[in-house]
Amino acid sequence: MVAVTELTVGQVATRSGVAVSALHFYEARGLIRSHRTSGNQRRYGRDVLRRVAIIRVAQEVGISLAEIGAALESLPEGRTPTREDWNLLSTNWRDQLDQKIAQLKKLRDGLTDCIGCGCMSIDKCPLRNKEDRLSAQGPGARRLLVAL
Amino acid sequence: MVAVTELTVGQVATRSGVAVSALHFYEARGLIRSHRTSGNQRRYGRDVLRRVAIIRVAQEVGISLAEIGAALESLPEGRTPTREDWNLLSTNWRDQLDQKIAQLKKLRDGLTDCIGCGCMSIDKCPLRNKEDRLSAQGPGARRLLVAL
DNA sequence: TTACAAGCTCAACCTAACTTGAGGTCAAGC
DNA sequence: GCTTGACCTCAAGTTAGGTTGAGCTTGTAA
Repeated sequence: MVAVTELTVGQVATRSGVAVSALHFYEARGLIRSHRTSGNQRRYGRDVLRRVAIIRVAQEVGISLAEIGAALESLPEGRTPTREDWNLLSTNWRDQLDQKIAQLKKLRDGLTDCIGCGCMSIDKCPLRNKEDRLSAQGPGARRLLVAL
Repeated sequence: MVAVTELTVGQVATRSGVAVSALHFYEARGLIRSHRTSGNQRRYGRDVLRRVAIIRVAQEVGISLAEIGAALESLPEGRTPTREDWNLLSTNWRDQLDQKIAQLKKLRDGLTDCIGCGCMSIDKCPLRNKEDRLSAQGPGARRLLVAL
């Protein structure tokens, strides 16, 4: 039934592999939440573990805390996320994740292609040509990496 | 506007979409190289465009400049990279890129799975369980994200 | 031959994402 | 009730990855 085993910040740190100071930091940024005991100590619901897991994995692939926070905002404040809540978050991120995956593959396969083409022929390298094509779109324009 | 072969720092900036200051920075870090004119101005070979392209894409997916620099070190100093040179770089990165791709898919599909499982059953969530499993491997152990 | 955009160096500054440290509190075992 | 380790807050420090600005030089088009 109940026995909502609440976790201390130290327990969350141990189980998630994230430093206590980082958890404080995430909380200050609004990425995770806690309530306090009468003695002012933090207590976390178990769903914080999933949140932290998502935060770390997303960070590892180059997503900023700000973006992660924005995505996590779709999760509810006062209750355990439901199927619909996660559904929304997943949907919000899907495109971005797909783009990242595509980018990684381009990088990996682009390098492979460079082997194929020998990278001797500057004008034929898929990587470099995209660059030049973009430069033609206007000076100073920041390259849209996703377009690579 | 003369020789097509050599590029000024401004030209590289325009074509790559990277700021001049960033190019200076990359050069200071040894990620790209240039030689100087008699007037002490930088001139770049055209292969710098490919290097910069790789640097930016790699960064975008969360690879640090230090790692990128290490990978680029396999490229030759004094000549245009050959097929074998790129082959080596690609090989060096292949595993890392594959891991990143796998990680992104896990994140994307993990969220999808969470929808499937409703994320109501804490003990069955693939994301969270991995966390706990890792925590069992020892206190304070940094989570190996790749293992997710 | 001069105007001025583009380049150069070097130091200072900036944001993100944390960590460290000082100084003080809380709680569980002996 | 005392000790000890886990917590608390807040400020300052750190690393990565650049940007900005000052002061000076180069190079090119009118």
